[in-house]
Amino acid sequence: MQERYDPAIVEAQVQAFWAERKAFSVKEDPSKPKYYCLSMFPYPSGRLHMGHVRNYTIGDVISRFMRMQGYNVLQPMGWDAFGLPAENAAMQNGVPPAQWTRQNIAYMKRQLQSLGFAFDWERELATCDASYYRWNQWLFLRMLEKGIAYKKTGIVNWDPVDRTVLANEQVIDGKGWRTGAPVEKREIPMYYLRITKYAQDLLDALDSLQGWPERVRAMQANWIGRSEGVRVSFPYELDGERRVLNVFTTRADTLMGVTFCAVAPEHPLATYAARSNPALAQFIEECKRGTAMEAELALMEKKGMPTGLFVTHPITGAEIPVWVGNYVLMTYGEGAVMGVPAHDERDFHFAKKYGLPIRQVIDTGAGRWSAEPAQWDPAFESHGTCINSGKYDGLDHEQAVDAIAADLQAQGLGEKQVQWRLHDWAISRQRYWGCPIPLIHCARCGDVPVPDKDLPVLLPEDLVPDGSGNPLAKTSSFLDCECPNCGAPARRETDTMDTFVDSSWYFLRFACADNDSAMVDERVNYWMPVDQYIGGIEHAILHLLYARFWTRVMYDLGLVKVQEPFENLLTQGMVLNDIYSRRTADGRVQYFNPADVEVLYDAKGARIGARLKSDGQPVEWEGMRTMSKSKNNGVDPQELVSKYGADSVRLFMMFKAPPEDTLEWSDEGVEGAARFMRRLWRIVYEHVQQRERQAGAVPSLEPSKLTEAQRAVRRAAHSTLVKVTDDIGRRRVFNTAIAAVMELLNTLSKFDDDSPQGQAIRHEALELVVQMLSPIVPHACQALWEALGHEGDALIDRPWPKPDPAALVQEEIEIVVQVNGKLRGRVTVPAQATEDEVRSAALAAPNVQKWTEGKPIRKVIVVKGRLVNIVI
RNA sequence: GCCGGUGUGGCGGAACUGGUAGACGCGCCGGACUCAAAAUCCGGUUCUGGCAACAGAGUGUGGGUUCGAUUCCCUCCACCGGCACCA
Repeated sequence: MQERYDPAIVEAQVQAFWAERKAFSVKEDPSKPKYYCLSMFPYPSGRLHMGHVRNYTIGDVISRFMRMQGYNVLQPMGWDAFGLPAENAAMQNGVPPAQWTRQNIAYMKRQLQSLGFAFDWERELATCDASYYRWNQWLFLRMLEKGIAYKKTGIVNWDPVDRTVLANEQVIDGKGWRTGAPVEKREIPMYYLRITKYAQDLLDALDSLQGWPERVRAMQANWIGRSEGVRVSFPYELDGERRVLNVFTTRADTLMGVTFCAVAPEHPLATYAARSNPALAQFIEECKRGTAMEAELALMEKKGMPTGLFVTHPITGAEIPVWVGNYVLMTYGEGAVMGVPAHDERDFHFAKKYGLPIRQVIDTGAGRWSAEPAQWDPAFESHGTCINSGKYDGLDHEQAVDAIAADLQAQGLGEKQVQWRLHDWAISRQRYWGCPIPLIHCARCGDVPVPDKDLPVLLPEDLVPDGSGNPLAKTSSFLDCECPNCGAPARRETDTMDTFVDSSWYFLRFACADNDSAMVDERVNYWMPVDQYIGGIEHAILHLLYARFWTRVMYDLGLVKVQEPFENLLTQGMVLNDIYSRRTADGRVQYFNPADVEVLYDAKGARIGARLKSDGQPVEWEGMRTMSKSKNNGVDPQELVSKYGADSVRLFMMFKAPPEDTLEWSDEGVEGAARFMRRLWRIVYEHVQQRERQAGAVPSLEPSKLTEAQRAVRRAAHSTLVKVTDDIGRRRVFNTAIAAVMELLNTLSKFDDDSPQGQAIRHEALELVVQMLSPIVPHACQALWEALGHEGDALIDRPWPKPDPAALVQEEIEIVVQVNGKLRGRVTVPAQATEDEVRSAALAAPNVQKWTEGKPIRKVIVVKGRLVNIVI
């Protein structure tokens, strides 16, 4: 054993040891309980960032811990390898996306290996490999057959200069990111997956996901957005034809208070009216250009314009004006709303602004208005009793909704309806670097699916996109083909699939990544569901919802036996770092990396400022944010690993904050972790040295012959084991587990008993420390385990230690004594003392008597093993 | 605007089921070692008063329940995250 802790040497040796034994390769084994621990696979952007390191460290700790608990643990890793950044990189440097992506994968794989994660690399997959994405295509064809996949038009952002479709993130202030040209909305044919068919099931099943964070379930429920209401039809005549304007409302009880209707700018009625009304046409154009549907627009001014058209109230027969409103969404419900200004805040402000009548039809308990109110009051929206509503007067909310829905239905002018916010999933992307959609367009036969025998439709890997449209559409070797039906020359579909498709089932493929004749096989049933899924909260909605949907489709096709893929979900918090800046002479802001900044403290350790190391001049602290290039506050994992070693980085990440909280990066914190590693190493080293000097076996422990001080140290070791086991296994918090081990190590370093029994206790405790820390800092622990006399023994295959119940027994315990809830003393009593004995000991304590003297004692509360509270 | 989350020393955090507030670490202060520095080790570190024993205050604000509240309930405030003007 080396005297000095040198992580570079230790980690290289231990990684070689694992590699030699194929320590992380795992096979299905029906004799053992299985545990599938999965971290979200990364996009191969080039380098790992600290968020990845945190994510995968959490997964690795859980995996290693469960393995030591006796589970057959699967922890795979792969690459979410299709996507836009590869195309952007190609445009910049002319390298084909395939090449760029595979280089990145190779580099990042080495990074992951240097961190010592126990991944089974034999199951590695990349979604850009045909052996993977062919099954996207295969399942898409099954979905087509089932009617789950279908074609309809959809609206996309069109850059007229580059003649290309832009992603939302490529549209900045309504302009194309590269060309700066105003983006147009275009309607093009696309393929959709009918996720709405599963809406009710996806919603209902959320209740069964008890292992998911409450907030993620809430976010999904809101996203699915079930709402019960009534579809109301307002009849009208146009060009001599009788038609209806449909609206959806959850407040059918306020129908008698309708004074206008508002339609979305894209609504056909708006389009019709605009034809003969240039001002309206201009207004509609404005609305469409605005960055609609963004959160900040919640505060946007509600604007509208009359169409000049009128519809008929389905019950009163009154004429109702139709407006175009910038706040009405075409994508929700019918793209039209009924305006009830007396009982809806938006409608109220709209009516006030444009002088529309306000008609109270609900008595919300505050009575009837004598005059129209000038200000909105949230109470107006409450449920109440119908008034001014003719035959509905006196009905409450539910009764009125039922009665009105029934009357509308009788006339064929409406019915109760369930409305979903969720819409079908558009998977077509007009991009090159993705999975080709397996269809062929034939002039005679229409859209023809590629026959299974011709799969996969291979994506050519040598193309370099230049930003002007999809290169597939210009590559005849890809484009030109024969119609599988009639043999006539035909054109291949050039759209590729949304990359969310790739990530919707990769967790299934890890079970059988080597199968080239089927998408999944029996092994999936052994491993699924994923027992622990770990990833960022940013995937709380889309990825997780799509994966749940996709798994259900595969279930319905008989391919898998689970409907819910992820049993437990841990959403790890973001990694933040300080932001330092300085305003330059020309008014720009310059950001400095925290590594180049020195923080200044006062004599009490409070932070008073910061300055740049290179010039000593002050810099401004702007708080902490997620690491990003633009704020120059990133930290490179690779530099840290070479400076401190993987174990110190892993230890710091797990110690600094609970996994679900944000983690504030600090260089001093990593130094602290490294310091702890050196300390641990030294304590084991000194113990081992002592053993070698005495050249004998470790004295055997004789629990019955221990002194009180020796028993206390042994009790500390075993009770730490109890806590650490619970913290990692049940509570999934690692910071407190590490703190407990640090405390134990502090105890051990003060325990300088060199008697044979003292040495035996130290040896036992150090073995426990090394075992307890091994999921977190696996390299150093393996080396220390060998140094403690287990040469060549793989710690990862050792069973997790069990505490000795006898070591935990305590003869005496300390009881806290309070007087009127305030701490006034402590007494030590035998552990098995009766309540009466504890009470009299407490009352007799000197400091307590001082406070109770001469006062009548009203009550004494005794909490077993904890405290006594004397009420006077 | 809505939904969700979080507020505890100089800082990150701990206190799991209502029972000793501040574990553990960082920073800071003091000491040992050293010619010196770094590293390492030892001690101290919520605030106020006191040499001390000890006393008082204290978990964003104001209230409530309780023998007892960081923990439960209500009000308000601040910050963070998500988004969907959802009819």
